Amino acid sequence: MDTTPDLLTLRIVRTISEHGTISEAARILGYSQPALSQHLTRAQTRLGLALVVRAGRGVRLTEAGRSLASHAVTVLNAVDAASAELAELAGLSSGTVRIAAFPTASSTLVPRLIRQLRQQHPNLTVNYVEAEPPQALQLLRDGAADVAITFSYPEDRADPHLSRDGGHTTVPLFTEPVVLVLPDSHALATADDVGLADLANDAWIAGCTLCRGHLLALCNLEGFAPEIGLETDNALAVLNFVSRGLGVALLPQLALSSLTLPEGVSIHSPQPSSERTIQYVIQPGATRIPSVAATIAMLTALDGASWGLRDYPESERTAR
Amino acid sequence: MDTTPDLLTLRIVRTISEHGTISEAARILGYSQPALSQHLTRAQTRLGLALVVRAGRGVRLTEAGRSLASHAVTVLNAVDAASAELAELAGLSSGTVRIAAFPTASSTLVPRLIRQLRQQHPNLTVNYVEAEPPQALQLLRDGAADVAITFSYPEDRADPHLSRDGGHTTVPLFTEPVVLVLPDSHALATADDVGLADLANDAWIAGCTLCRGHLLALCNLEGFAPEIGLETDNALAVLNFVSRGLGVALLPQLALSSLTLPEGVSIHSPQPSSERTIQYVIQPGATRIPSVAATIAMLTALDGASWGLRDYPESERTAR
DNA sequence: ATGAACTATCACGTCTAGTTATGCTTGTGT
DNA sequence: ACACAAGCATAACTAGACGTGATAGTTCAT
Repeated sequence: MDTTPDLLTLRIVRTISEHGTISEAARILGYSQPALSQHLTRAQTRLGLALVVRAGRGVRLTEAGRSLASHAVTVLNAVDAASAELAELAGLSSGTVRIAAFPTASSTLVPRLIRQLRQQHPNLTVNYVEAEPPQALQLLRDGAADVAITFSYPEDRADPHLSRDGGHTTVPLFTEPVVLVLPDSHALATADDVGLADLANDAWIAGCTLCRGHLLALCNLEGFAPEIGLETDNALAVLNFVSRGLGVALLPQLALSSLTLPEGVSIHSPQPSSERTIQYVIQPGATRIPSVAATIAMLTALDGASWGLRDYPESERTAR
Repeated sequence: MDTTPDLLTLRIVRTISEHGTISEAARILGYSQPALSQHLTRAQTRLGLALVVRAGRGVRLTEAGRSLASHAVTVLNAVDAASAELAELAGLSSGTVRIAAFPTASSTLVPRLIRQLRQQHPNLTVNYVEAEPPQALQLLRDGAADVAITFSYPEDRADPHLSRDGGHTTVPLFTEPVVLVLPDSHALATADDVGLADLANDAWIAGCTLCRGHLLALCNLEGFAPEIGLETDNALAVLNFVSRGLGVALLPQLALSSLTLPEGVSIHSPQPSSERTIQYVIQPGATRIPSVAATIAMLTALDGASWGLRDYPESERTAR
C-alpha cells in the first residue's frame, strides 16, 4: 500500500476541490471525464483509501481528499516553479554557457561569437576563458567549460583530440592556412611559393608550443631540423622579429588577420602547403543543452572568410 | 515540449546529484540501472533538454539537471508530507469520524461503540450527534455525518431509507422487538401475549413521531384507530404515565434496556408481534474511508443481545 | 592488458493511461 | 409525475510508458 500520491492525482484532487465535479476538472485539465474517473479509482486503490465519495449528482472530497488537496497546492507550486525554470533554460531566457578558446581566437572569432550570442539571447550568461587546446580540453573534461574552441595540426600525433579517453565530440569548423613570413631582406622575399627545404639554413622564430611542434614535424618531413633562435607566444612579436631580419616564421592565418603587418615583412605560401583545423569540442550529447546548442549554432554560422579561413569541407563534419 | 517534470525524474535527479552515478541512484531507489537510464532519456526528450551528460565513467548533471535537483528537494518534501498524512489517515493514527444516531441509541449502543473505538484507535477523533433517523440521513446527505445509526419500521411506507434519492447504503444490524407496556391495573396485565385489537378502546401513549406512525399503522391493520391521549419522546415518561394508569403504550426494546422499570407496569408481547430494524447508513463507497470502516467494523461486532436485540438474519445484509 | 565500474541499448512482457461509447443515478423544470 | 440534463461509472480497446535481464561499449585503475 503505497501512500505516495502522483502529480496527476494531486492536480485532479485540487481541481475537484476548487470546482466541485470530476467532469469540470476533466475539462479544465484537458482530459476526458472517464480518464479522471478511472485515474481516481486507480489512485484510491493504490493509496488504500477513498479520496472522493459520490454525493448526489457529483462527488465530495473525503477527509483524505481534502488533505491531499491542501498539500497539492504546495507540491504543484514547487513543480510549477521547477517547470518554469526549465522553460527558461530551454528558451534561453536564462542559463549559462562557458566557452574556452585558444588565444588567437580571443581577438577574432570569440568577440564576434559572443556579441552575436548576446544579441540573439540577451538573457544568456556567457563566460569566457582563454586556454590553449590541451588546457581547453581539460576544462571540458572537468566540466568547467561547455564549449572548447581549439585547433589541430593534422600531422600532430599527440593531438589530445584524438585520445580515446575523456569523452568529447569534436566538430571541425574551418581550415586555416599556415603562412610563411619572410623579411624583405630575404633572398626569397619576392617569390610567391617558397619551398621549406630552401629555408633549412635560416634562423626560425617559433610560436606557441603546438605551433613549434608543427614546425618541427613539417621540417622533419622535408628532411631538416630547423634552427630555432627565438620563441614567443606573441604573434605580433614574431612579426616584428621577422621584420628586423632576425629569422623566418610560420604563422597561422588567423594570427595575421587581427594584426596590421609591420613594414618589411612579406607573406608566402610555404611548400608543401600546410593548414590547421579550427574546431569546437563539446561533451558528448551536449547538443541537447540549449545554451550549448545556441553557441554551436552561432559558431557554425560564423563567416570564416572574413579572417581568411575556409569552411571545413562538407564531407565529414563530426569526429569523435 | 512539456517542461513539467514528473516525480520519478525529480527523485532520480536528486539522487544522482547526491550520489553521483545512475547505478547508485538505481540501487537506492530500488530500480534496475537500465530503468533509470531509460527513464532519464525519456524525460530528457519530453523536457526538450539534457539533464545529465556523460562524464568519464559516470554522468554529470547539466545546469538544467542541477536546477531540477534543487527544486526536487522542495517538491519531494511536500509530497512526502502529503504521503505521511495519508498514511496516518489510512492507519487511523489520525482522522475523524462523525456519527449520528437516534436518541435511544445514545444511551445504549453509542457509548459502547465510542468507548471501543477510542480504545482501539486512540488517535481517531469521534464526533457524535443525536438525531432522529430522517435528520440523521439528512446529515449524511449533506456530508455533515459519516455514519448514521437509524431504525426502520418495516411497515413504514415513508421510510426515508427507501427513497431512491440521496444515495446511501443501509446495512441492517439488529432486529428489535417492540413491546407492549400495560399498567398492573389493566385487565390484561397478567396475560403473556396481548392482542392489539383487545386494546382498541384503551387510551394510548405515543412516543416519538416515527413510533407514533408505527402505532397508527399497526392499529390500522388491526382495524381500529387508537385514541392517543399523551405524547412524549421520553421513554421514561411513557413508562411513568403507564404506571399511573394513564394509558397503554408500545415501546421499542432498546428504550427499556437502559431504564429501570418503574413499579406498576408489565411488559408484554403484542399480537401481532412487531419489530423494528436497527441499521447503519453510510455514503456509498464510504467503506473505503478508514475511519468509517473502523466504525462499522466496531458496529457489527457489537453484542446486541445485551440490550435484548437479535442479530439481523444473515441472509440479506446490504440494502440500497 | 586485464578487470571493475558505469552507461547505453536491445528485445520483450506487462501494466498504465488514455480514448469513445454507453448506461445508470440524481436533480430540476414543466 | 415525467422528461431532460448533468454527472459518474463501466466496458472495450489501443498506444505508450515502464519495468526486466542480457549485452555491448567506455573509462579508469592496477
